[in-house]
Amino acid sequence: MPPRRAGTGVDGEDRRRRDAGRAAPDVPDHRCAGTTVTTPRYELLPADRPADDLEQELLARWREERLFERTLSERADCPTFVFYDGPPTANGRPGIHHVFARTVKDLFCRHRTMTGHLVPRKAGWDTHGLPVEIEVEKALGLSGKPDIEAFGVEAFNARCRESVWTYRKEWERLVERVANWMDYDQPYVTYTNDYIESEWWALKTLYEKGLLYRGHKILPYCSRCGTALSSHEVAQGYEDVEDPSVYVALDLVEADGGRETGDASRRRLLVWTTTPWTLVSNVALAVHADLEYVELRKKKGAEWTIILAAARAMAVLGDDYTDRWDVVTRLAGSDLAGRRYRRPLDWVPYGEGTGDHEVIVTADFVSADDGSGIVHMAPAFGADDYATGQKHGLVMLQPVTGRGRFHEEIPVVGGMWVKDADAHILTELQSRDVLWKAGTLLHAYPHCWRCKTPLLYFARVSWFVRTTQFKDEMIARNAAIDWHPRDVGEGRFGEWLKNNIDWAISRDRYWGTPLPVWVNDEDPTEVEVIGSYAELGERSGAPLPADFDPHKPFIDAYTWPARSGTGTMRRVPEVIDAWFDSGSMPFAQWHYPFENRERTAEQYPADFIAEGLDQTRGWFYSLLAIATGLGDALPNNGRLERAGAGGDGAPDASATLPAACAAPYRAVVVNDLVLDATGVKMSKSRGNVVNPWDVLASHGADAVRLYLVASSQLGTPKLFDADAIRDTAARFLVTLKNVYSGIFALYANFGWSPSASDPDVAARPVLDRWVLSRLTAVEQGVQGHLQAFDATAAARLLMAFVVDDLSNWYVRQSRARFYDVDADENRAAFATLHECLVVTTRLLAPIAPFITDWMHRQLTGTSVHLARLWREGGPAVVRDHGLERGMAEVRELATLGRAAREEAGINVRKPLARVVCVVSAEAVPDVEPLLSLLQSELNVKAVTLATSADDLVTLEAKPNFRSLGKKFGKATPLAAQAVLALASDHLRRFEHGEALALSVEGETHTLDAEDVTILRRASGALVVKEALGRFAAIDPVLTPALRREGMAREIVSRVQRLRKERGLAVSDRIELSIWGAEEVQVAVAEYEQWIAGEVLARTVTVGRDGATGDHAAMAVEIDGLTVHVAFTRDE
RNA sequence: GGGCCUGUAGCUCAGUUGGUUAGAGCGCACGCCUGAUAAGCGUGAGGUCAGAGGUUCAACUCCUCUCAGGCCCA
Repeated sequence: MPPRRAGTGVDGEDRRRRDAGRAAPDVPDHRCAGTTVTTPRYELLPADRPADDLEQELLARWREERLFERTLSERADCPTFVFYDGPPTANGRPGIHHVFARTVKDLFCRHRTMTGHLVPRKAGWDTHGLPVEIEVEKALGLSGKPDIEAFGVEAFNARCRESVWTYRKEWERLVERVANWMDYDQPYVTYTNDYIESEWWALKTLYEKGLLYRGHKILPYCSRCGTALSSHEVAQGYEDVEDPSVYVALDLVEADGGRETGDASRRRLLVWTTTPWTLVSNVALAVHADLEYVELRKKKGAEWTIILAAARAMAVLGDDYTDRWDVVTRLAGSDLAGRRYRRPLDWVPYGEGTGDHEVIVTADFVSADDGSGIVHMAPAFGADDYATGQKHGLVMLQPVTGRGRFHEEIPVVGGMWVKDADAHILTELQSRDVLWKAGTLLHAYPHCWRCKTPLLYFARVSWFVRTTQFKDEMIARNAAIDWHPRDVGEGRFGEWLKNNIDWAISRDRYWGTPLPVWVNDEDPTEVEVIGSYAELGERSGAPLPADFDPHKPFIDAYTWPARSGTGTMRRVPEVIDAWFDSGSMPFAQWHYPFENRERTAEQYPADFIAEGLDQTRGWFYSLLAIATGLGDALPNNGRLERAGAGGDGAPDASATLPAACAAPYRAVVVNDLVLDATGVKMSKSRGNVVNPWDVLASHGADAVRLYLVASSQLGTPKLFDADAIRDTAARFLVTLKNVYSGIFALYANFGWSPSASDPDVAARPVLDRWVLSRLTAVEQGVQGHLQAFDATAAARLLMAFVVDDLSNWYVRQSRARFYDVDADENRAAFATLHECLVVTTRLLAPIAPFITDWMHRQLTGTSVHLARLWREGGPAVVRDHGLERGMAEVRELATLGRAAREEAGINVRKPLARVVCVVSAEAVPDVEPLLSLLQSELNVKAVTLATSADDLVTLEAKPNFRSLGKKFGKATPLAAQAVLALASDHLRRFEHGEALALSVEGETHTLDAEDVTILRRASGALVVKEALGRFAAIDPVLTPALRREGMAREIVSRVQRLRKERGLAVSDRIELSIWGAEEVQVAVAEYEQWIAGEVLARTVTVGRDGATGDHAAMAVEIDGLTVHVAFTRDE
């Protein structure tokens, strides 16, 4: 016999009567303190308590208990799960996007802790670099390097060192507030001496491997500030400006250097540029080998010819150019290669033996998209130009100073700022008869974000890591990384690696790790790279002072006589890219190899890192590049090898060696940007920046974290809508709290606690066994998702379970069992719900660590963060798939039944005689045992499951395209039609095993069970709702008896509502009078006792005469009948 | 200009190896419940799956192109 449930009308009568007898004094009413007779063991959580308040309480508790430390110390002997914290720059206020990134880091670390791992989490601070310098420049009112030099590098760097900590307190406060557990007591800090020394070791190691070299790099350069700009700064400074758009016509010359003889044979190459000043430095022209070029002669007035890309003729010469020009020849770019021409301006001498010049070369970057298809090359002033110069051995002419002015000795433009020289150069070109056409062009050009000066692309001396040499190995190592999302690694990062260029690591700045390279001031080829402070002391001839500071300017004072005998070794002025700092953290955080060799080996490589998408070319790259470059100089970091080579019996020769040898991080979770609610990037100027503190104060960190994780995949741009937090994550948490507080704790406090007298799971009602089976499924699912770094799927699965399965089905169906604590069915309910809540809080704890900890402590007395994710001895319940399937069917049927009632216009309060349901034949055994649930849910007297034998049912066939497709191929649609046309009898026989063959277009195939889904359809006068092969048909006929029962329930409902309106406590007793039409009075009389029990009436009087008092009276309309209700409170 | 990603209901998102009534939550409409109550529940209406071609018996799903948006480069 199924357990009794609330809301089953007369079914629940005796239970309710019993309740009525005992409930009143015992119902805990926390709003009326006087009535509390039991000391609650399970604390309730007031619905109106702000999340912020609860979370603050827990934060204080965690601090007091040193809970984070305990999660580590209690796992000291467990296998280690290695996590690296990508260091944030403390030099900036933390925003909501940091909350996002921190949540991702934190939740997986918490999860792995709960699965039994030791997860050390050393925090890091990124402390060097241009952003810091800029901040300090602003604070000091300085602008540009000259200002800094005047201010003094020592003082400047001292300010930088302080500045880094400007926001440290706020950072640490926020990190704590969002429950990002990270060891901030002993963080790694990139400016410390130990950290820098490890980097020196790495740089020297690279140097010894031939991977560190000096070269040139074209950099965007601000001539006013005297500094190169990072790509990030450049991106900030694009502005639309008018620049010159100039075509020059340069003479093709014979190999002997003379112009081809006579005007008639004068041939001119059309060349386009937007930077006329660079023509001073022109040394070559570039064409594309495969592009078609044309040589044209003017029909009238000129003997000479011009040459340009065929595809550009129209754009350069006009749409009607063929009216005025004749094509003399067509030639490929390769035909021009190697030919000589005369440069436009001859102001800068070449010097002896410095390289080729005034030559036409081929290059792939030349296109017919703009210009003339012939590109002017000035290797000192463009990245393409420079690369081409390197490739073809071209001379480099650099007549411009660091301040962006031509050297004084240059004719005409000497001393001028280059952009100002443009006009003078045009005049000069005109007078030399090489100017073809001059105009202007509006385009986006980068400017210094600081002073708005147009940037110049300058060749600068730079130090490089020769990453191109181990590019393939980086690609191989990358392939071993478990990327989330996958395509960031394969696409964005993989593509970028394929196009890898050497890493320019030097920076012409002040606040950074000094490049430990000393060069002979008389012979630049004599180079020493210092790899430790001991070595520096030894080379400089004296031990380093106790307060040694490796930063500028102090480090530059260390010099020594060159080994070669002449000259002095002096350090190069540069510091290094701050990305090299952060990418060195796997070893530098432990001061490897000078200390902690074992520790470093234990902590390398990382099992997991997580950062924002912007780190693709940042930290993700610097970690990989440095680790790959260092190779076996790092522990567990041998070169990538093929397994099976010498291995014993490795089955797959193509498999790689253990991931320990592969990449510095095994798995990486990448989160995308946080945008505002409308999908627009947050920026101060738009005023749409979300202040994390506001959001946390109003919703709490749990809700914010859960929202960030659950609202969309981590790797897609996050539209942050603070209002949506309330509607999604916060609402979910309210439901969870309600289930705990409003059901479990409230009633368990009457005397239930877990004990041996709780029935075994097998002895519990079917609903309990169902929800526990679901719980197991969810437990496995969430664990699987988190293990696979899919937090969004985990969160959604868990949320769906709590809302749909636990709250909306299990609790709703089981409510009445919580109103008492003694009987087995009650104990079973409490034990089941307790189990569900305990497991749920554990599964949710990594994402929402506050409320889950609070609840878990109430439920078990221990912190959830010290718990194992899995229940002791594994899940207590083996899944019952049949039960889960059956319940799913029943819930579908309930939906259909409710819809049928809705359609018939009969509310659920009115009992109906019967509902006839149909499910697929396979589902029948699973559904049958659960029909009584349906009976109560739909408030019907009987539920029958129709079988095919019933007259009520006809069979229809639904084709399964997937399997039919295999048999019938092209004829599938026809076969499907034939299946649809199969008659009911036919199908009935087929169901009983009779063979069924289908002939379509001459092809005959025997149908298998999988080819056809047999649907049952109702016939007759019932109100039917159906979906996907199920249906529920209700019998809408209300017999007088059913009407009377319905009336009784309606009356109870109205009285309850009235009680509430009049402010009665749920435990108040009343004396009730009801009168109205004959039918009403008959119904009341019949159900008098039941009504009395439901509404806690000591007396029920039928008829107006007995109406007592006027405490409450109302007339209501029920089914077209007027019913009068009056009651007084019984004092 | 190049690379990568995204485009499904008013909004936020699911959608398995291609298989025929494309799902959920929110919002909306209507209704229920009143022993989770500054809560809870149900039913319903909403979709040319950005667009156009192609492959296929069959395309939200695979291919090509176009459009729109995002990010990173140049």
